[in-house]
Amino acid sequence: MGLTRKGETTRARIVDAAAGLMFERGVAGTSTEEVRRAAGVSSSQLYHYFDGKQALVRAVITHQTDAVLSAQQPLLSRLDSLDALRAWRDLIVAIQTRGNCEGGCPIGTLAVELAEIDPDARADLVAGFARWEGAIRDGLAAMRERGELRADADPDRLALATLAALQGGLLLTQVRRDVAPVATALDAAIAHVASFAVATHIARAGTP
Amino acid sequence: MGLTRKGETTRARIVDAAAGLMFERGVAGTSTEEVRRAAGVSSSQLYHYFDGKQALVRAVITHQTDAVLSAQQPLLSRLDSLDALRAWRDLIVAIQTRGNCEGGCPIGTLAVELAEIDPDARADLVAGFARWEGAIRDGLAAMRERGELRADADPDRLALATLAALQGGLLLTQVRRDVAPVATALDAAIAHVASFAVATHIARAGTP
DNA sequence: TGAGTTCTGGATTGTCAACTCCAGAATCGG
DNA sequence: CCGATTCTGGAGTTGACAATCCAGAACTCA
Repeated sequence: MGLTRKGETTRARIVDAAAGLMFERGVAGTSTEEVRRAAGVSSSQLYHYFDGKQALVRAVITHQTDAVLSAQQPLLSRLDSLDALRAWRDLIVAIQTRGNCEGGCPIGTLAVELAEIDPDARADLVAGFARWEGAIRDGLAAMRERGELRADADPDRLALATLAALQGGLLLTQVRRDVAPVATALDAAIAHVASFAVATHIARAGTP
Repeated sequence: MGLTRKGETTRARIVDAAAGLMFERGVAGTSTEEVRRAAGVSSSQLYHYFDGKQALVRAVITHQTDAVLSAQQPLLSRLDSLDALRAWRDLIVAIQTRGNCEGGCPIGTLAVELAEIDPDARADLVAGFARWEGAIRDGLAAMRERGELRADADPDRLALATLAALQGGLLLTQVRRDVAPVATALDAAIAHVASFAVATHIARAGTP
């Protein structure tokens, strides 16, 4: 049951290769044979470490969730000001630009592809999105606590709307091969958050 | 080359069946054999009307684009007031509720599944989203023309952000099996539009 | 060092999906 | 009504993919 050090690295190599291929060509478009070759392992190894393709997919989900969240650190854990939100937006736009707007969100694409055909995977994805949403909400809650957002600002709703804007923006960016959608969607979401800011020099939401 | 009346209906029956199955189980998860059986046709007919699965998928894309847009008529062609936007939001939420939040957006799911593996399909999907976005933008432009939105409101950006909010909301709604994401995302998008409204009894965006 | 466990290679199997082919039935245009 | 075209049924071919099996190598730990 335990995994030796060598086993650990081989398993990680398989998940790594699978995650990359599935990001590029989708889950259904990636065969175990391709994963096998990309990871440089034999067929039996793949089935030694995973019960089957479905189990491998679930491992890819947790791998990608961790990868996405850690790629946004440390910004993500300190999203507690409008400037921090804007820096986070810039980071995401930069990542998309660097990747030629290909692939979309590693978690979002898995979600769409698996939601209706794999209940266990769907549960994992719900958990992954919850972690993401939670990080955003915590920052907004801190802003409200500190008096930077009005009392009627609801961190839960704002975080959910922001994550939705991000996902939808990434989807359109992927299809159109153009960063404008994510950039615009996140700008709108942040402006919406800013509309709840208390009136200081930071606020941008009032009438002219 | 021409299609007889009978041929037309048979072709439509195939596309209909394919669209339904692909919406439920995804493109990759739907075999031509299943489409064949669901449509009640033989294998040769499928290849008589379409060059192959890829051609069938493209027919499904245009079919679903038309279906989605016409399902939102006549609201969609008259999105030229905040009340109209709210009614449209309510319609979308109602549709999701009725469908148990399953399936997500028929266009969005196709987009994610095909964007990286079928350039022609991607082009069709870009066109489909453009039609949708255009309808939203036209309404917003009309509002600005009529003086209900300030001059600094950009209908293009607002429409893009609204469509992104919708797509992201639908994605999260599909994964979480909960209408809250679409509802909240669209509420936020509409509030953002409202923040550009001229100060009248309609406006909801000022400080308390 | 050596017994027990984990890891690895490669050949193999069964299933299923996409697609083809051909002969006959229905339909259309004149 | 008749020749040409379109439409239909079903058997058949090909290839790919997930999954299995077993023998042997490598590793762990006492």
